[in-house]
Amino acid sequence: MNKPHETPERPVNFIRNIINEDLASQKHQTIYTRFPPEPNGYLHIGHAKSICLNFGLAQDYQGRCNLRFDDTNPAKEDLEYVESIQRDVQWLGFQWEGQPRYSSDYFEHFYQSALELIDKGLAYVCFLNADETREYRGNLKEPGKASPYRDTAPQENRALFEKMRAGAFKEGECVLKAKIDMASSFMCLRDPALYRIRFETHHQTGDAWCIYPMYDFAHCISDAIEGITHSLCTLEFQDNRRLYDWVLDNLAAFNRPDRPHQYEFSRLNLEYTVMSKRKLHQLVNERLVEGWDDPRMPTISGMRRRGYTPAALRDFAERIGISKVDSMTEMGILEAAIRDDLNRVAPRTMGVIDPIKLVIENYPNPEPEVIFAPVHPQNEAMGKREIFFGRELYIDRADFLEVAPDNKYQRLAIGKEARLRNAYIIKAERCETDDQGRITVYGSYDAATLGKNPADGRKVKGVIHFVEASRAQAAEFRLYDRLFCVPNPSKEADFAQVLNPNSLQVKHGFVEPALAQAPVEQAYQFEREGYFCRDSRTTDGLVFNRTVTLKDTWQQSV
RNA sequence: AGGGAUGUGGCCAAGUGGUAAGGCAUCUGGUUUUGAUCCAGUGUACCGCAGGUUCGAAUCCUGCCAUCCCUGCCA
Repeated sequence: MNKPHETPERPVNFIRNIINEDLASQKHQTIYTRFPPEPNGYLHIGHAKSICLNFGLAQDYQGRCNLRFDDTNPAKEDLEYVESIQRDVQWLGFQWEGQPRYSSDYFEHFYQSALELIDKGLAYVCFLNADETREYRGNLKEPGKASPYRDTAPQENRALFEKMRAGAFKEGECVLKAKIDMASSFMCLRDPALYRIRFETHHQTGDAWCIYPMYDFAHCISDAIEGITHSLCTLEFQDNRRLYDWVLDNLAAFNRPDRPHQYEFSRLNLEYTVMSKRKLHQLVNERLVEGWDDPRMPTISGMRRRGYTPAALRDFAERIGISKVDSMTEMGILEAAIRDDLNRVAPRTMGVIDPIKLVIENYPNPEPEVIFAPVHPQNEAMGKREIFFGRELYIDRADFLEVAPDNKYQRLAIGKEARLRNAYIIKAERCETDDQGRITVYGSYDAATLGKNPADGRKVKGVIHFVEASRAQAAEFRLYDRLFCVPNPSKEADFAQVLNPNSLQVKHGFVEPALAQAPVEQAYQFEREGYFCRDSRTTDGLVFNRTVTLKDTWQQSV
């Protein structure tokens, strides 16, 4: 038994090493992290990695973690996203400290900080337009040159910046820039913009502001205001760290030894999918998928609808670890995580996805009989369920062949015996195909084999699943596969060209009667087929989404 | 000679001078009324390459190579 505050062993990583050192040296007494999404899209599994990291660290070290919306660009952001993000984080099993924070909560603070830099001669209002600014910046080989506005006196800059705030300038007419180093090898240090003018209604602050801070200015100050100790972000922000440090070092309130520090880890890349928000937006906007929660999407909401569980996603995050290496993670790791969880918790049931009829000609009763089958063969505590067996059954087309191809074939064939899962051993005698191509198999059953092996000692290795026809519930099965047909679609000139045309197959078949009451999102294992859950968007009829197939070592060797 | 990073088995990933953890995948057996699960076993890893320091190097030094990121008034 775990003691109340004992946490499970977690894999070590470089961030934990840093935290351990910071705690040991008393730099910090406790840790404080944050998850800082911009509300401009739905969260995806890459965000889940970051969420598990930030919230997981806070849990393990008994620190705190904020949810903070990085909402400094009203043109791109929307309330729809701030709501979906909160829903997704909580569904993943995490709770932020206090209320959700917003960068926009600190707009006045940012403004005062900008004034402080201006007064110190470290920021100026620049009237170069965007094109000119680009020219003045130089390039990777050549240093930039000073803006003609670079040496404006602080008092004048202060007045100008106040006018910016008051709306005296047009959008794009001027920006506030930091005065750093036009020759720096870090491009982000060549007098970066701190504030731009946008006459845009903000989803939190309305029309209170017409100037909005840039990410690099807002993020570090937000971290410092909240007392964040370890500010974790992805690799592409490594250069920006110099600006993060420059801002905090030059602000009196934040230039202290326990101020936040930024550390970068590599973002998640998953095979056969895309993770960039731009591409995800494109998939949704061009109707290449049903929406953000399409079960083929790598979004949290899509994976949830597909049948992924929070526990599996957390386990996945733990399995892939945290490092600074650019990597491409195989789907197999994700699938192993969801199979592990679902194998443990999913009730077993039978569903026939591509049905053909099987008639048991020697079955004597006109009415089907009831059989009690285990809900989970490895967990008796989950109890028993009622299934039916009778004269007419459905089995899967893939489980029957007129002629067995070889002696390794374990399914049903004419003249061959197989076990019907949870029921009797049967033998196929003959089959008929009608003019519509519908197959009916006729056979017999061995009445002495319910719950036991044949008394004569003959071995029947094959087991196939079935549903009794008169009680069967019609159901739709949505069989999902990878969204793309190449491992790294982002490398393609046009990723839409490599969409997998078979990423969704719809089948109509039958399930056990008890599943008529299946709750939405409840995971089931359709034995021998895979894990499914009832679709949460469908209100009429039974629709099951396939989360993942069972591991199949047989098909691979054929 | 722009700068910032990274290179450990097929894929992730520990390791921070003492002689290469773990997970996923693979393959092989065993159990099994899910060809699942479970159990046991399975890898000669030139630790990017080449030199050097050291009794000893994946770990330290030098040089080289490869890949990723940086020239938004995006984040």
